[in-house]
Amino acid sequence: MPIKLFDSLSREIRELRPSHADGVYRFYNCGPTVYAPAHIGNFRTFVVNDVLRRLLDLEFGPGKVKHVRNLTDVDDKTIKRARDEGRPLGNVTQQWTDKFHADCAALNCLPPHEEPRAADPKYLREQVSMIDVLLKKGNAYRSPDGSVYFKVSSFENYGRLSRVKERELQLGFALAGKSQAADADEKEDGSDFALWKAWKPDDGPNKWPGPRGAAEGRPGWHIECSAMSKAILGETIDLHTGGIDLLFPHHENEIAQSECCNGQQFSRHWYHSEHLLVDGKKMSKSLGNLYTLDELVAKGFSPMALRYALLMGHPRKQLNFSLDSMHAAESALATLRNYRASLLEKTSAAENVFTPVLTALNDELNTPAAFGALFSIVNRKDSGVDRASFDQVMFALGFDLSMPAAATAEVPSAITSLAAQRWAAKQAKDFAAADALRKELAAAGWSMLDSKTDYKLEPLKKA
RNA sequence: GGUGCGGUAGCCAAGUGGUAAGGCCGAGCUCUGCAAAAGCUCUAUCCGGCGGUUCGAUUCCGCCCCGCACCUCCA
Repeated sequence: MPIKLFDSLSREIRELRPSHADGVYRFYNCGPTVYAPAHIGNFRTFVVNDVLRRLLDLEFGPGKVKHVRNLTDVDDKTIKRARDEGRPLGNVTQQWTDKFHADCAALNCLPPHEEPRAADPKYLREQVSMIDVLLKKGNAYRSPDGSVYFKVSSFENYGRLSRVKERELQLGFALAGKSQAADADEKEDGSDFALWKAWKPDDGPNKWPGPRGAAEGRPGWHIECSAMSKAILGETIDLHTGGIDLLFPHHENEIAQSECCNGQQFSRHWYHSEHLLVDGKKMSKSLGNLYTLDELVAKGFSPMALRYALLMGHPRKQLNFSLDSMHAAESALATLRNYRASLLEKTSAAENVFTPVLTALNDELNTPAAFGALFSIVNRKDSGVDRASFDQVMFALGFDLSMPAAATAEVPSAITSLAAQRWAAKQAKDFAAADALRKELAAAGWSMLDSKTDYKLEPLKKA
């Protein structure tokens, strides 16, 4: 069953097919900048890409997919963070790389096959040599301070992806932005962008030998993806993905660099997932309205529920996140856990009843439709459903139902002892005392869940 | 100002030219000493507004209203 995905460049829905002779599907996903914990908006993109990765594995076979996701570990933000904290850059980026990995694992995201870092000496060299080629070919120029810029006017296809020309930036809007100013004097044209940034005192010890004739410094942001994608996946890749905000300028710039350098198509397919909104507004570092995974876990939600909540909306539509959606996700997952437990390990069923779920996913990663199909089947309670076929769709969606439903809260000893008293009273059939103790527990914020032989303590659910 | 996207039940959210998937919440029931959990059942004469095309529109077209995003920090 072919996977169909919208292509941001052709603006059509296209089937995913490998183009290389070895049959390996080459897939590059723009990764995080490691200077702080990723927020749940970042994770929407990574979770969506993880579902895509899983579908590719199912479609082409695990050995026939090469998934690369970079780590941006040298840029303005990482350097600023290191400077502010008085720590070496590599120390800061390692800390946040580790945190990112831990969060991804908690969200049950498959690790990419390769995870190149921009500051890796090997890839620094790749970036520099690419800039050298661009200089030689006349697509780039050195500025007075020793930086190197890409000359946008040298690439006639510039703007095809974002259709930036159609947007006709209005004076006053484009130029009012503060970010324009920083290197305006160095550039020949306002739309040119940095390939190499000459060292400045604020950069501290973070500098590397530059391209021919340029000053020591560090790579511009966009060049890392072009260089690492080429080094690992080759000059033409099958798919390049990221959040919608990367469409312009990041991906537009990548295309310009790569195609000018290599003289051939950079990526055959582009896919962008939409933003997660919080309280109806874009969640962003600059607005400060962001949640992290840890914050949700601290509220008693499970990482799996976040994964579910992030998949509740169509990936190409903005999704408004709320704590209500976390509750909904948690409940829905509980239903799936119970359903799985009711299934037989093996049955004689010939057909996979869950095919409609996979069909929905392969149709543009339509996760909400997939959930609809899934619960329709679950609600039918067909007999003879195979656990393995259910597990296959759980794999595709990336739900590990064995992961804990929620963080197990520490039970205070006072509560433990009240509970023990109540259990004893109940065993003695002193129901009045048992009920009184239940009330006491409730007043302290705890609920006691009895079974025949045992009981559990849970924090009371907040309204 | 330009460029996109969207407005479907209390909340979230698919979808289709032929009469509205699914999740959450809520209600009722079963079970349980109670409570919870679990299971069962129910829950939009209607898809922002006004016109048009059509035998028929939530779905196509036009206009209007509202919201969001992007326009070189950003997943």
